Amino acid sequence: MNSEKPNYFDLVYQVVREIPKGRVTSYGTIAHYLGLKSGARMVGYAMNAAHAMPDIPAQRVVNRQGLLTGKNHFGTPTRMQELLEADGVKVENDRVIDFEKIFWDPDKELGL
DNA sequence: CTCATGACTGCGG
DNA sequence: ACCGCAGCCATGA
Repeated sequence: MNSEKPNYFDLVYQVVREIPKGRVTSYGTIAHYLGLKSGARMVGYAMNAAHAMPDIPAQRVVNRQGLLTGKNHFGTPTRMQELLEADGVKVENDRVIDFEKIFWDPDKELGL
């Protein structure tokens, strides 16, 4: 009856929701944490579906370089940056400032 | 069922 | 350092 979606997406959502305010992480990191070493694309794909989900701070999920690659999926190409700045994350030229400093690693923070 | 694309990453030349 | 290709899995036509 209901179109069941892969639990995989739920796992991604759950991790993203655990990202503290003012922090960011990368697709590959989440993928690796879930056991998908190279499933970074799937994480991004899950984020695309995340639009239908509430409380999914997808803006905190950026690529390996800290670039707001998915900004184009927030309706406006400036929405993602504004959301990050609202979290206290400084962004410039579509890139997260001090990305390495505010980087959040689930395997390191949660797996402590 | 097959083909093509995608919010990515890593390796090789 | 720069460019191009392959790998990963799911969704859509």
